[in-house]
Amino acid sequence: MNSLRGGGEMRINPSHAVRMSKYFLPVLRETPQEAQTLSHRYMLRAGMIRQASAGIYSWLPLGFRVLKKIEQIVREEQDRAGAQELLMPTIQPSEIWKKSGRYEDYGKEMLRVKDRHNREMLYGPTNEELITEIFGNDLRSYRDVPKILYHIQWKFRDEVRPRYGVMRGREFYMKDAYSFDISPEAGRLSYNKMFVSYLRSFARMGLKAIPMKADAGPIGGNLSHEFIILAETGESEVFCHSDYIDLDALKDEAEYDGDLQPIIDRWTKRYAATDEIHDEEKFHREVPVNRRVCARGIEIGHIFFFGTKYSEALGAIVDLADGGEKALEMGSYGIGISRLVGGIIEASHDANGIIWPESVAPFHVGLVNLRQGDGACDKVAESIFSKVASLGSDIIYDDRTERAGAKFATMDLIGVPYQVIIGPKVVERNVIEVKNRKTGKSEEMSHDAFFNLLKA
RNA sequence: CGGGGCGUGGCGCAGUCUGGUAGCGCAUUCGACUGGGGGUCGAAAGGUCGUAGGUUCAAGUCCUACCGCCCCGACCA
Repeated sequence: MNSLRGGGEMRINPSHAVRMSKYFLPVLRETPQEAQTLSHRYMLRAGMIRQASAGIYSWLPLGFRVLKKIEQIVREEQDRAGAQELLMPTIQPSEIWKKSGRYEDYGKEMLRVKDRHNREMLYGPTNEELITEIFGNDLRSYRDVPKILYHIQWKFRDEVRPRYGVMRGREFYMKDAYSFDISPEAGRLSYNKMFVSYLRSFARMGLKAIPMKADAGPIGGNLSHEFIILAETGESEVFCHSDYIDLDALKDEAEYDGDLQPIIDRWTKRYAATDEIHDEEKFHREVPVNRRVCARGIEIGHIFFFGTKYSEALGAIVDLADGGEKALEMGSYGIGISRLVGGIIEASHDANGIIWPESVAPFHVGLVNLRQGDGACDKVAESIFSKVASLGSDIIYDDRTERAGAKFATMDLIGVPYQVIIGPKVVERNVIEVKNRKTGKSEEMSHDAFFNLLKA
């Protein structure tokens, strides 16, 4: 339940225990007319985000907590795979983009600005140029590679038509990693590390992400996979073997220094493709009728190996042992962090609201005091509140003087995995009632039994 | 960027066709009753009707221009 404890220094809010009466949680009973997509509606109603402009959002406390939890999982799994975190700016100079040729190619999607000296700048839509320049400037030897660097930063693409709330905003939060290797073969090893890291990251978020062969697109290159989660509201059509639905990415501990190819093979041997490169004939040939999955999917990650396109243009060239020199072989690996918040909701909800997987839930426990102001109930609720907080679990305490129905509706909407319900009936018998948001089932237990559950 | 739709208290909407004192539900504030799934009654506060210009004795309503937002398509993490 609290497996994510220990984010340690990256914590943004040291207090994981909040009182709803004091918390900024502007929930909406009705759906704002601007939102059509389910996750967008729930995010607005649950007080997670507010729109500033088309495709640009403010993240309110509840939404911000989820965003940071997802970010932290991605960070831990990138680090585990041996990638190193750095931070590049949002605003970039135009020069490096002119060198790669993408200043023209990117077109109107690139937000261009001029500074006071009339210099052409841009709000970064991605970072291949910048990272390649950084790397190329300071590394000169084949001994300096392999390396994988990543950062987690806001980006901006001036989409013609932003939609689906945070799933396709103009401003979005993204993890992108870049690998540098001496040869295509070595690059493949880096690619595999990121591949496995992605499987683990998404699995930890409670998602069944399926790697699908993808078109590398304008970014160039030939080795590429998209990671797709299935959801009715998905933006593209996908086709795969049903075996993928049952694969468990966390089953085997990844040995990043060892051979990852068997894991990759296991995850790529069956048919899986997005509509862009879907081959109906091959699909029918390789997948039995009863195992064919045709569904809609949301892309939450994309990995590419593209070789020397940017290293040549921007001079990321190193000396070789034999005296020659070589442009580095590169790959880039993205995860849409802000998009994932919407994506997880699309994959996990019911008619009452969001159902957060425990690992990304803004709070693990929602404490509901049905009789706020009643001495006995208040006393029990307060003691549970402070005890849960001291155990390190995130808890939100609904201490408002609302009616039972309103409190349940709010907890269901914001999707807290466990609701602890305190009322006169249970207080009298010195037990508590714990409701599981996902199953809807509730059971009575002693206080200690519940605390032990949290410690487990 | 092509096609469609919508802008009226915080949110959801009516009123626009047919011009004549800006309304309803929810939320908010106060009081009372209530108290395990968004309860009831009473009182109160809150609106330049997206913006600008025009027609008219009179514009939320008619005309023109602009801005913003949403949906379908093309495009994308």
